[in-house]
Amino acid sequence: MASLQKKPDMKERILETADKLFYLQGIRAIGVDTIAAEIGISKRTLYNHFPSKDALITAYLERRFVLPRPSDKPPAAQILATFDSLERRFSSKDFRGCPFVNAVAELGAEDKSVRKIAVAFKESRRLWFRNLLNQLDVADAEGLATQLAVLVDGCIAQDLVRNDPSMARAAREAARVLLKNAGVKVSA
Amino acid sequence: MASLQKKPDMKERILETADKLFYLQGIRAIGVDTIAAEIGISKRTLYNHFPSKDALITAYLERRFVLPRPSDKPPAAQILATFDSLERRFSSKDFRGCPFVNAVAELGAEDKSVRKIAVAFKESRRLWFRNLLNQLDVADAEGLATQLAVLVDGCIAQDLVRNDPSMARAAREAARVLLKNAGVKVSA
DNA sequence: TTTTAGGTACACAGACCTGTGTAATTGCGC
DNA sequence: GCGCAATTACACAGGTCTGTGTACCTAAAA
Repeated sequence: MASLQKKPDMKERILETADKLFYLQGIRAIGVDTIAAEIGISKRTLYNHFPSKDALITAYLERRFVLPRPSDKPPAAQILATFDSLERRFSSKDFRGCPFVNAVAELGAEDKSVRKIAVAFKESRRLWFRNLLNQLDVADAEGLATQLAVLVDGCIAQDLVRNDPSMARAAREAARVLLKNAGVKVSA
Repeated sequence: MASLQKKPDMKERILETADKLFYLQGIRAIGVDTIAAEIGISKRTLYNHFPSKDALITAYLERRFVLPRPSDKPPAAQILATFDSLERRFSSKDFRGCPFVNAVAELGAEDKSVRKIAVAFKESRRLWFRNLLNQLDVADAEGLATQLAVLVDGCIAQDLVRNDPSMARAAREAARVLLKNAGVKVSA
């Protein structure tokens, strides 16, 4: 008989499945029974690893908190590549917007811990932009970083609704103009 | 005794309340009982006006489908005023993002009718921008209108998460640069 | 071999949800 | 006063959800 524990890390398996279902179908739309059934474990096992659905939601979002890995490309290219990467992700049928924005939209403002993670994520990306802009000696790196963050979330929201990956290219073009206007040399 | 029907239009009263609760707390978070109780009517009355919760959700979104009224201000000023208006709305404690984006995030892609309304709304605003840009003889009105629409949804998403009305000003500044770059004379 | 950690099966409590059925009541136009 | 349409109170069916309780099982370590 097959071992009852195919993978050693049951917690990670639960999180993987919760991520897929929460993200694609919505946090409120998915019950813990559904997650357990999808993995083929009992609901009891799930509750042995996470004390509550709320804890699972929090862990799901924390697992989504991934920043771009360091790159040796020039800063301006890294910034524009962000939007190329988004366009690729938009083209996948499994893209359904920003999990943090969606979670705040679904769970409401009263859910403090979820909002806290979402704010941290948004700010960390803004700071990632700001860091690159500082390397480019941009005058108002602070403001421009915010504008780039707005462009990112804007094309994500537009694609979520319209299912139109070209929204990423529109945002990229806007970013290019903003960079040029700030005195940054940009290729295309 | 006070009349049982303070306002003549019960349907509108239901919609008003559904709007408030759906928008502020989420569509899935609010049950029809809650809506009826908030108005002080019986659930039966609600179901006499709307055949199902789905119908109520659709009506809620259709009621939110409001475009800016015509203005005699110059086109460029109208475009920038959009972001000023957003900043004012962000400052209200009752602002909780774009109801269409939130509904798509909550109800998922399988809900065709909701997505259809959301797409129509996004496109109508994009066309509103495009119309103004055409009046300004902008070369690529199509593309620039899309970029402005991205800025709008971007600052809305950012404010939803961060509760920071200044996101609207960041978007406004980006819009100003994009307009200037397209050859439009903009005051401030 | 015995202990032990982790998993399973399954029932269940208690809450909430959408939607319906029904009979009584109310206010308004006629 | 009378009829009518809207509204009410209230129970209920049937479903879902989160979370727990319990007894059993299995595999690997001691």
